[in-house]
Amino acid sequence: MAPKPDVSEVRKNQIIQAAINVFTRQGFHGARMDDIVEESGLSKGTLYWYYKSKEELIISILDHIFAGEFAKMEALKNENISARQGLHKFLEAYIAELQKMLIFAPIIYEFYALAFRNKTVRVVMQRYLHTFISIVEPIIQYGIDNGELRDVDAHQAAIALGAQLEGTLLLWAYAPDILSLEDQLRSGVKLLFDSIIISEDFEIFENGGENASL
Amino acid sequence: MAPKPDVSEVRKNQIIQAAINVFTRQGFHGARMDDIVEESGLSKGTLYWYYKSKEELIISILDHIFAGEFAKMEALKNENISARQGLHKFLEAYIAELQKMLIFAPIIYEFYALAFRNKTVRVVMQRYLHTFISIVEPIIQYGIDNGELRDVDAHQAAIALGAQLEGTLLLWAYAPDILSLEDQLRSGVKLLFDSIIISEDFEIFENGGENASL
DNA sequence: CATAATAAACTGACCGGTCGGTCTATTATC
DNA sequence: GATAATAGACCGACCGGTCAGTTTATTATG
Repeated sequence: MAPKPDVSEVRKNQIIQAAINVFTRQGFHGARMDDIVEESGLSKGTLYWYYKSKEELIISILDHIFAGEFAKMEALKNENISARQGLHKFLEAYIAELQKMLIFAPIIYEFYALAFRNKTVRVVMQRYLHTFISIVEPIIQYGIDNGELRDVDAHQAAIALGAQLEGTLLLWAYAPDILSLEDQLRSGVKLLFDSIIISEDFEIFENGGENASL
Repeated sequence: MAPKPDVSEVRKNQIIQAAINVFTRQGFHGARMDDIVEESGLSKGTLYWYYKSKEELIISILDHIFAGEFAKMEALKNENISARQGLHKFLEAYIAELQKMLIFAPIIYEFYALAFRNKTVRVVMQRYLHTFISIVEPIIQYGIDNGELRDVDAHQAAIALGAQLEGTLLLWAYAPDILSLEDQLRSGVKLLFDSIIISEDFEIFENGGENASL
């Protein structure tokens, strides 16, 4: 059936990686297909053999970047531990994941801009945010129900947490001179939780986020 | 000097408004100069008479949108009132201003993406964030010094506040179905402040942000 | 009648996408 | 085990539409 060994997965990855590099450097519009061809070390014909258009390539990158994130977030669901532990574990994982995504920052903000005029992109972004809330909100609600947390609106609190994380990333991306990303993520989250948590001496992060190493 | 009545200011505004409309609908790249020509009701020659390139037009819009914001933010500086009142007043003004900027949301996120590869855009965005911090941080510090607020790091708290506002706007832009913008802005900010403020029964917003009208 | 202002036809660089054709590993057949 | 047939993989010159920016002619006004 296969007269030649199947290299298609290798090629697709090769192309996606080249595209990510070029798009990160030059933006979706500034990047020419010929640039991606050059970066990949393949030919234009081969690129188009695997991806039928520039748009398809962009959407594939969207999937490539976010698919793993969904899986990782979902994996953190449904652990029957305390709200404190659940939030701690989730936030540690999320912050670690954010660090890894920093290299994609220019592409991610490009996606945010694209989302306003491309349905597919918009849907993925929405799913990302929904997934986040669907994990954090139940943990907070659980904490409220069992007396660990104050009786706040779990939904609003979950969104506030998401906003804090996304907003911190945004501020850091444009004004890295005024904040250390990891420190600020921890201290911002700590401020939010100090208002929710009932036990006064609780620290969501070991060091209280005051002088975490970046 | 002017054999004809000087209409240049009128024309520039006419063109900027048309450009904002078209860019909002179609994005910076999707918008053609001919589209802006059509929207403005002028001709291409006239457009290029006032703006020498597409880029100059984009930068002018950047200035147009943010110039007013700087002025408004600066106007709120140096009012010797309590931290509580200062923050209240600033946040009310900021939230009101945000509402007015919502129509530009697609353009603003386009600017965020552009900032990664355009120095001018990056500098304006940075100045915007710096200005925000330079107003909020002293108010918080003042509150700490006079005992109104807990002894937190004023700089980190100011950034956390900025992140909360920007992050909420971002979440709302992409998932308006899960939050009411104004409610969430108020409740998110309230959560942050509940952890900073010393007096237990203080409400930064009259209604505590629980059921504000949108 | 000088000139700011306007109109609209025009130009050409650029770039996404195509297409005719080639290469080579594998398999079927004798 | 030689060879013909097959098909997936690959190449790069080229095409054609698009669109930012230019040119040139005209108009209106003080």
